[in-house]
Amino acid sequence: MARATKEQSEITGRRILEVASALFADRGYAAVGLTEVATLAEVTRGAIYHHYASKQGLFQAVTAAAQQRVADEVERAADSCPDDWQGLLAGCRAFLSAAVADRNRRILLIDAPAVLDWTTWRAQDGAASGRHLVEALTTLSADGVLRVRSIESTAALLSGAMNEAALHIATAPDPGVTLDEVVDDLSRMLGALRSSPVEDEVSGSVQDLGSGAVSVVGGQEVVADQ
Amino acid sequence: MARATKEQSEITGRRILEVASALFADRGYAAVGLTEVATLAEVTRGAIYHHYASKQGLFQAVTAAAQQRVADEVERAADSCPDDWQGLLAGCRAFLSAAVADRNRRILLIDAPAVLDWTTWRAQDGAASGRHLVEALTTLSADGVLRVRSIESTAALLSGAMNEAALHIATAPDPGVTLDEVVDDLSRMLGALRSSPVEDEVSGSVQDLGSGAVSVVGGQEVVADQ
DNA sequence: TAATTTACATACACGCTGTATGTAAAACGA
DNA sequence: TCGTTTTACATACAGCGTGTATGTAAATTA
Repeated sequence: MARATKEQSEITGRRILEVASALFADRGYAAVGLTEVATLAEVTRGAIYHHYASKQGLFQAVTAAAQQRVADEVERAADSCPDDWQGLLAGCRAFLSAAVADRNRRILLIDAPAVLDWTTWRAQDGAASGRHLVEALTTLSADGVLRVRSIESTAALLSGAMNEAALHIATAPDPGVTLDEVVDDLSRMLGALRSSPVEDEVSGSVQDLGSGAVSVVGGQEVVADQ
Repeated sequence: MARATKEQSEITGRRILEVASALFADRGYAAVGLTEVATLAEVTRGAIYHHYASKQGLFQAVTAAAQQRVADEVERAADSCPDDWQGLLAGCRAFLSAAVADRNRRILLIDAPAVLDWTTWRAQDGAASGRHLVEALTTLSADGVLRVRSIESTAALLSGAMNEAALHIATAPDPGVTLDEVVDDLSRMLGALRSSPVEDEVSGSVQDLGSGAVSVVGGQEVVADQ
């Protein structure tokens, strides 16, 4: 059989990864066998084991790619904001939006913590979106805008809150939890961490978040109409 | 071989469940085979499949038991509080404390969402600890103490926040995230959801929980007596 | 007490992961 | 350019784990 060149090999590797990503996202890690991945990628299982060390290794590459996609969107959203505080809020909204996406949801929020061991998963998360959150909280804390007991614990709380919320947004029965509702309630909670409310920022951040109804940034004074 | 009576059969079922619970909690669902469960329970795999429909069915029974344990502790803590707001905070602390326990952590926080399908898992969670959270938020909202956009989204945010925080508390490198830090930061966030500080309701923690600006030390002292 | 159900044990079929081996062409050095 | 080495897979095989079918003796029931 004709052997492929280096570039073709790389293409094969990506094709395997994309096929696996789609299958894992659709039916979960355990329910997908490598034979199915191989056939859909038009290779044999031998090719998979040539490009990736194991099924876990393939999955880890899949999660890394998904993490990167989410992190890119978060960074893009945060960077387009004038100040750090709005950047944090925009980043949270971007994370929610990206995590809800079909290609990322099951992989990142459900399977990854169970398949990958804790240290591996934490390292990947820290290298991607988690790092942004910690950095944002750190600078805000250093600037005196944020007042928290522990940045690490706050980051964990926020990260977990958004993860779980993303799942509820995605698999909502009929009109269940919506993204706007979550962003609204999350903004209220974040507002509590501000050392002092800044009035004039409120108006600008409302349209910035685009949450449709009402957003709460400076304090918790705004009430949401249905 | 001598066949067992009904009572002995029930005992056998519980022994299988306890052995499986310990193994799943220690090494995770995927890494534990039913042969090991059988040998440690001093039965054969046939006995397991007689008492439980499948490996998933056994795991579901394990998760239900763990959920029950956690829910019991949460209810006990919440009921021993004078008012509903403190009950919420105490319940959150109790949940964190129970979720960190070795017997519950991996089962409830890592494996269950991946092994059980979403509807099954949500139904079990709603029947146990999740229900308490929603009920607490509902009554607080009805009494005007709580001001949120959506109770469901808030419950999801809080639940996810505590889940992730519990993992960070449990697997913390050296002096990592501690329970007190998490409870403190969580209390700050929850403080933002109070519609307005009620003077006569909470004696000591009037100004601290009402606005997110000021420190939360007073509010934490109420809950964190440990 | 005879019939039936129960509470397991035993044996087997099947799928999936991982590994060892084979192979032909690409990459590489002289 | 030519021989050697490495690469990029395909093929074949071993082992484990779930699930299921079957057997069996005692407990339960009529």
